[in-house]
Amino acid sequence: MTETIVTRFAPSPTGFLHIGGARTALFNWLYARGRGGKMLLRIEDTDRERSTQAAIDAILDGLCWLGLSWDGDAVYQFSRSARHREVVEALLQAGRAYRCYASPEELAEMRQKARREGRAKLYDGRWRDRDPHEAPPGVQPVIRLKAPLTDETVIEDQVQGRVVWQNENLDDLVLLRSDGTPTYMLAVVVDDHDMDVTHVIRGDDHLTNAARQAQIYQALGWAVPVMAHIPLIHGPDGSKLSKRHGALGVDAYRAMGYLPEAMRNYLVRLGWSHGDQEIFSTAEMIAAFDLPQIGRSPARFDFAKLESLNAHYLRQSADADLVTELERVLPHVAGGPEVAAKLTPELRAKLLAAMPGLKERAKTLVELLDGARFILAERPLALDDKAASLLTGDARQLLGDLAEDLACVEPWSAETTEQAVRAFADRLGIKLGNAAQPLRAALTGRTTSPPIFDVLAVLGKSESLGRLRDQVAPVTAGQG
RNA sequence: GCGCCCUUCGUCUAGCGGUCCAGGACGCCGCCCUUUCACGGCGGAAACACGGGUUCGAGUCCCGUAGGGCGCGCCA
Repeated sequence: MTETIVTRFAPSPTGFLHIGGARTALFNWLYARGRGGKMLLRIEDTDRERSTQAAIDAILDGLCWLGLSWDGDAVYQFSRSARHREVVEALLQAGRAYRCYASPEELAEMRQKARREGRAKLYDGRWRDRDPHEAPPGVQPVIRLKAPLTDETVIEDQVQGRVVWQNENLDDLVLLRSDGTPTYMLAVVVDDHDMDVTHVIRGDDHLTNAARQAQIYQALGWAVPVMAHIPLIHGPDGSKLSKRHGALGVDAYRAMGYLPEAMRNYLVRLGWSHGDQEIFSTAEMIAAFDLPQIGRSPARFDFAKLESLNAHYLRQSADADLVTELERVLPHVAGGPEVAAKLTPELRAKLLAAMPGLKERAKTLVELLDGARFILAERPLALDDKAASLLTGDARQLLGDLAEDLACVEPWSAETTEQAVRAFADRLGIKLGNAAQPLRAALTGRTTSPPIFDVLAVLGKSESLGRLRDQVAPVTAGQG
């Protein structure tokens, strides 16, 4: 019987679920799901000042949107502080921890001195072996780990390889603050242990923490879980990811019109690869994902590639699903709510009918919505600049004649209207494009759109003829 | 300052000592398709950070240098 794989995602609720956190969650999820294991969720809310319910909600929402489900109830770290204290007490009893009464001033002094002397260790261990009777009166001590002074601490990391620290460079970290609350370093170790976590997959900003945590495990006599520290995501310029670069909450990506499957595909390929494969269904990525194939260097965030992936999944989506998806994002995108308000069943049907031509031209749901504007627009249509300049007097004249031909078309479809327009162009001896472009301008208000005969079909006969006649130049009296 | 990590086309990456005058994808450029814009097809420009080793042979192993990142809290 092999041990069940247990991973966990452990965000601190001090902000939204950003792109790096989303990828960490994805990796944990994939690793567990691919091995019949579990992914747990732990909210690291021990920082009472900065943790908020809004952030918790945003993180949970973000995970749900991305389709990353966790097993069991979320564990709130703060609620476990009694257990954390209990562990520290045991450490104290066992002589693996001690009370330290150093004041903030002393600590600052020590750090300054260490730096000056080029030493890595900042705390000098002055209370490590000191008689507690010498404790200054009225001072609440912190409790520090009695870390090993010699030898080395080693992490066999699944991504970073074997990483070694000399213990002389690691100082005695604080386990319990003077107010009796546990520190993150202690809480993580105790919780991961109590939750039976077998694999810790997290950002490599925690790599140094891993060494200190390993020392805590060691003092407790607990087995260290398998570690995998994945490189951070950087901005396009290689520096830290800033808001301008995409360090946004996943809700922002939803608002920009990205599909969760595209996000997952983009994120999984950021720092991980499987030969030359670029496109992964969820099942495929679950099957293929593993730790050793994760690269060790940070990847830069690239909107262009995300967009192209999104365009791929947009094209691949079923038309009806896209209409549904469009309705779902409407409340979240600019100009969306107004559209949602006037979306009648009739318009919805037109949207569905136009979807094959629409989805091929959009990279995001926002662009998809924009492409669909001509369906939602009301007569008389507003023309954009290019469309307006296309509709010269001659063109309007031509549209009038063409409208007459089209009025006779029955039944009304892409095929029959195409026949009519082609015949019209032939009769006038003009190229099809010379009829099609003014038609497009009149029907959509733009110079680009899905195939014009599809537009005609989607709009229907009366709406199409109405829009055409709106643009026909009125006969001006007294001319000539 | 100290510790740790990283370095293949602009970007994501393949490559696990010879099959690499370095492959794929996005982006870019050109051509084809075409009623527009897309999609699609075809083609092109574009990279092993630098310097030393090891080896018959190095993108692949070792050591330096340079550059970048992360960490160094009674934050997480």
